[in-house]
This record gives sequence, C-alpha cells and structure tokens, in this order.
Amino acid sequence: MSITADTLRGYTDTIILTQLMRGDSYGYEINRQVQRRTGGAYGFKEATLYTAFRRLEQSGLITSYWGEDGPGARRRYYTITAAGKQFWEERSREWEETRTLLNALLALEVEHESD
Amino acid sequence: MSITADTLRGYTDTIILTQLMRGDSYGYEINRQVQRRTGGAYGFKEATLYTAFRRLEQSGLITSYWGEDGPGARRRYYTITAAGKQFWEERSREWEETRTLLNALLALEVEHESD
DNA sequence: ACGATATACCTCATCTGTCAATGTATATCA
DNA sequence: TGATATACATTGACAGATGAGGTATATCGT
Repeated sequence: MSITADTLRGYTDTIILTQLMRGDSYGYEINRQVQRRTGGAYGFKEATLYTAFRRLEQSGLITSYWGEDGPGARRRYYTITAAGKQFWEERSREWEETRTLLNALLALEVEHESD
Repeated sequence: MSITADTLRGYTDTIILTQLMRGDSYGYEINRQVQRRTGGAYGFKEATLYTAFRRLEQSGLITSYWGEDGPGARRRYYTITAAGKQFWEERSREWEETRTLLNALLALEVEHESD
C-alpha cells in the first residue's frame, strides 16, 4: 500500500460504486479487486470499507442482501441502485475535472498544458 | 467554484507549496493565483487557507514574515523551506501515482490503460 | 484433534482537514 | 459617508479514514 488513503480521500465511495457497476459483489471481493487493479499499491482498510457500505446504503446508492457462503463466512452482497449509477456518473465527470485542475495546480511549469 | 474541496482534500498543502516554489507570497495573492490557474473553477475558503498556513509553518515546511502593506491591510508573506521543497517533491510524485491509480479504479473498461 | 491461516463481516473512539460564521483593520472610490 | 476590495485570523461543528478490538467459518498440514 504505497499510497496513503488521504490522497484519495473522498473517492472511496466512487471506487466501490465502480466495482458494483460491473455487477453485485461483496466487501472482501471488492477489496481484492481494488488491490489487483492497482497492482497491490492500494487496498481499503476494513473499517473504511464497511463504514462506506453503511454510508452508501443509507444514501440509497446501494442495496444489500445476504448471499451464499463461500470458503469463509457468510457474504453480504451489494447492488448499485439507479441513484447510485447516477451518482457514479457525476463523480466520474468530477474526477476528470479534478484531475485537470490538480495537474494545473501542482505544475511548476508555465501555463497551458492541455491535461 | 464547480469543484468541491472534498475531492481534492489533502492537496491543499501541496497546492500552496507549489505557489511558494515560485517565490514568496501571501494568502490573498496565493488564492487569487489558484483561482486564475483554474479559470475560476476553484479557490480556497479562507478558513482552509489560513489553517493550512499554521499547519505548514508548525511542520517546518514554510516560514513567514510581515511584509509591506498593499492596497489593503498588512500582508503576511510565506517562504518555503528546504524541508518544504522536499515535501513538495514527494507529494508531486505521489500525485502522479494517485492519478494513475484513480484512472484505473474509476474506469469501467477492461484493464491495461497506460494512464 | 489441533493450531494456523484465509475468508468474511462488524463497531467504536479518535484524529484530521474543511468550512460556516464571525471578527478585525485598511485603502479606494463614488 | 458608505460600499467594496484587500488582508488576516479564530472557533465550533462536521465528515471521512482508521487503529484496535471483536465474531464466525472453512481449509490444510501435522
């Protein structure tokens, strides 16, 4: 985990929703996918992950149900709602914008880089 | 201000340091430069800005001194220290990495985008 | 049979950064 | 004289991340 969570604070929800856009999943699996997709560079702390699920469910962005057991204990599966998909779209666009802004704000060079 | 600060939470210090890498400056001016560089899309709230100065100074990343008055009230100028420059280097590298990770984590498409 | 390990979920107290609200003071201009 | 821009500062509230602690099941080697 070479990246501290504070540098992507606020993106936890969107990262989780991105995984759920691909289909229902559960906490442990979502975290494994995040780790795989970042080459092991990032993974959620458990407390971060599960408090995010509570937050997202209470906001109506996801719903949940108990699924069948795997090789470990029981799994709680999550489904992204229509509101969740809309929220994901907004946040994705916002990320594009934020990325552009930070590129501009953290560059020492003179103005006008395209991105 | 179309971008909420929560999406770049944690970058306040680095943004301020970037401005100070160009030379000494003071709060009001730094904020104006941030607004100009983002085409008005982002600016610090005053409380955020001044609490950041306290934090940075206490961490030894900047020093300050009272400068001459401008058209308004007196100005407190800030100087980036050697430790501040080193911190800025680290954070800049970390931003590159975070950008790559978030691009990967927020993309629905299949793997292997270069950036 | 037993212990280690991986799977899987959960909560709470604490810490940190952001910000609304509020306050002070000076210079300019109509 | 009052509005506006410049300029700095503090405080209480809030929200997200996390360390530390907990529960439970399945597998695998010895």
